[in-house]
Amino acid sequence: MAQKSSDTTTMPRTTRPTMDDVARIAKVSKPTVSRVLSGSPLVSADTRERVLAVAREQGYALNRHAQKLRRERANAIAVVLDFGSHRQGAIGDPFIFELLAGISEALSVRDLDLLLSPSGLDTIDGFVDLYQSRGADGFIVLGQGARDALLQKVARKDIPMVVWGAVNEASAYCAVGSDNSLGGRLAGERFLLHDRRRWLFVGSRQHEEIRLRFEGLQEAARKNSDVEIDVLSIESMAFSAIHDQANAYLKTCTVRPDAVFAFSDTAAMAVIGAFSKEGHLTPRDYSLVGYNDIPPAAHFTPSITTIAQQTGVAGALLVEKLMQALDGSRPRSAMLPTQLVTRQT
Amino acid sequence: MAQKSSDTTTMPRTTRPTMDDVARIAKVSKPTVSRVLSGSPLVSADTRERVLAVAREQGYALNRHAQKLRRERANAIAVVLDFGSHRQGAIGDPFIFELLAGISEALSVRDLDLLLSPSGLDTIDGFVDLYQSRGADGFIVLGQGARDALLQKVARKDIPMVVWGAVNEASAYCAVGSDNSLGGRLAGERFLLHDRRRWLFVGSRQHEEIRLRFEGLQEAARKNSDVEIDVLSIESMAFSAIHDQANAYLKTCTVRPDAVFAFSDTAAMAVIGAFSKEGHLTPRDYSLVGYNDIPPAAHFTPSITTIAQQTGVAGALLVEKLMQALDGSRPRSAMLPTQLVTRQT
DNA sequence: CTTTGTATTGAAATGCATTTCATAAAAACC
DNA sequence: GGTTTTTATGAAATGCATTTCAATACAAAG
Repeated sequence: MAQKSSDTTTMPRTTRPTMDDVARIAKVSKPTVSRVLSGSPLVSADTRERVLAVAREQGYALNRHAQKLRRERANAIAVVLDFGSHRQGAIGDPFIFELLAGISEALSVRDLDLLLSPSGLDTIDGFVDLYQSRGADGFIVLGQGARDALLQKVARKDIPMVVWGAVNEASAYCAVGSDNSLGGRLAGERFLLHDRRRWLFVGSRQHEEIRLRFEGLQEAARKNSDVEIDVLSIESMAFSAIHDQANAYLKTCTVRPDAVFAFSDTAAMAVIGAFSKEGHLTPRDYSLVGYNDIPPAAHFTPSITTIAQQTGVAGALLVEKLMQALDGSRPRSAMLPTQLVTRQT
Repeated sequence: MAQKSSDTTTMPRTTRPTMDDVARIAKVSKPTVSRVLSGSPLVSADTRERVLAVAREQGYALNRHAQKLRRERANAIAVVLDFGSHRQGAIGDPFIFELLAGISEALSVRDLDLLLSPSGLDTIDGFVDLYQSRGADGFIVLGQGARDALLQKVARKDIPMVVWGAVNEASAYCAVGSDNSLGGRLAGERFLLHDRRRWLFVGSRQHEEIRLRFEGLQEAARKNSDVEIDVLSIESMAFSAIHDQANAYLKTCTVRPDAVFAFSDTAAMAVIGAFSKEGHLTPRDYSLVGYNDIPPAAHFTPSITTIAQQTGVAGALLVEKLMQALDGSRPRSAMLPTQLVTRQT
């Protein structure tokens, strides 16, 4: 008698209950349990109740891996982030953080998991493997940085992906980003308004997004033939490195700039600090425009004039585009407007 | 003839190859392929080569869900983060970001996936379900904030978890955090050194970590009976909200504070801005100590005196403790030292 | 030449949920 | 009452890799 299969609830179970157990105890079949749990309308109301009750009292939790295996999708999106360039007292720009928060929320709503910066995504094989092995259904890449070539390859493999960064129609992938060139133009126009002629651009043009800002700045410059633009090319994103570079620049330049356009507010702060040490002050001696409009920018002394991006919608938009890609369509790239926020500098 | 099962490589496959396919083509059994792929030493060198070659040429990628199902572990850690309080132009403190970067790296090294803030973790059931359904092998919670009660419950369910935040020996879970009370004391000692008597503490004592800092401050205050401490209790983490609250405080207080201890550097910046509008300046009129030593703090004008935490090791330590928990042991909580970084304020 | 050990390899069982297809029962229609 | 639909449910096939256990082959030892 005691030999029969463990078909009663009398014994405290040693192993987690499976869907079979729930089915047996609720006196229904496995498919029915499955249907109840995934909210299918194909079950009668009281069967549903019964199953749910049993599931609860048995402390049943379905095995996500079995589910994912069978459904053939991960229900997860990998978000790729270059921590490297955002760490080490670096441009841990609140900006990226907000983007991430927006994405996290948008994915949550759709009940998708967010896999943060899985390893191995520095090669095309890494992407392909993670995708094929069903580790992630799609990718959101934050900032194409210097790895545009890699991303182009990924896109050509038909791996669902959207990228936050420079929007380039020639690109194989869908990008969402701010109108960087407009941002540059807005900065330039402000400089013109203040009659500034010796402009300094601070940032690395290796980054597509930043290059576009520079181009926007140049465009504005063309409106007045007297304007000259110099470039301080940033190598490290570390705050203190930027500070030091800016300081060195000021010491060695022949003519001091009367306008500075920095690729981020954080960088702008570094520049202000570095320049003020040499007695070169904003807004007295030069105009300054930053980028991102991070909260402290408004309260810095002096408060920083900056270019604001629409972080709020960015995350949601990225996710929305990715959903389209998952549905097999080819989402169009999108460009979000930028705005000049005028402050003391 | 064409009826035979698809056992040749002649036809381009329409479906992804499975381990069976690789085994068949390499003329070995499935277990052998499995062993090769997981680096088992139980295979001869040339079998290994052959299998790897076939796997590569077939573009084989093993199905992670099948693997996880069989192995009965997710190989993933959920990192819980309250974006809510770090968003909306809020205290997107670079600090949390650095912590996250450290964790990400430490997990990477151990080949564990990082699940960022999965939804549903605002209830005990959410935790239990994610854990039981094998969505995550363990949890790292960043900042216990106001949800300590929830975390205590989670810990009692024997769910592997470590928390960044206040270290409390009475707690059921393992916590890693800075010595907040020391941080408070250091700030207080600085105030004493500068002969400040009317101190203002800015922060919400709802948060355990912040409450400890306040207690440290009080402790220092006891060394001089003249000292009085007032508290500006922050409700919203939003930068501008803090700014406004600080401004309102200064306008209505009977005696202006000559020392301010803020719960974060970002908050400190908000205070500086708010106070300076009323002509109350640091370091002239009051001493100020912030918290976290975020990069801009050093370059703010004036540069901010602050309490530095050891962000660098924090992430790695959290992960290490969690690994211990996964191995079934009960890791001890750990407290990291804090340091006063003296600057202009 | 037999025994014992070692190195490789495979058959079969296992982990667990979803989906297709078929069937039974109940309801609706003529 | 008989037939067609609709509704509810189950049997069996499927997704795929890992692990245990047994078996074979071959070398070393006695």
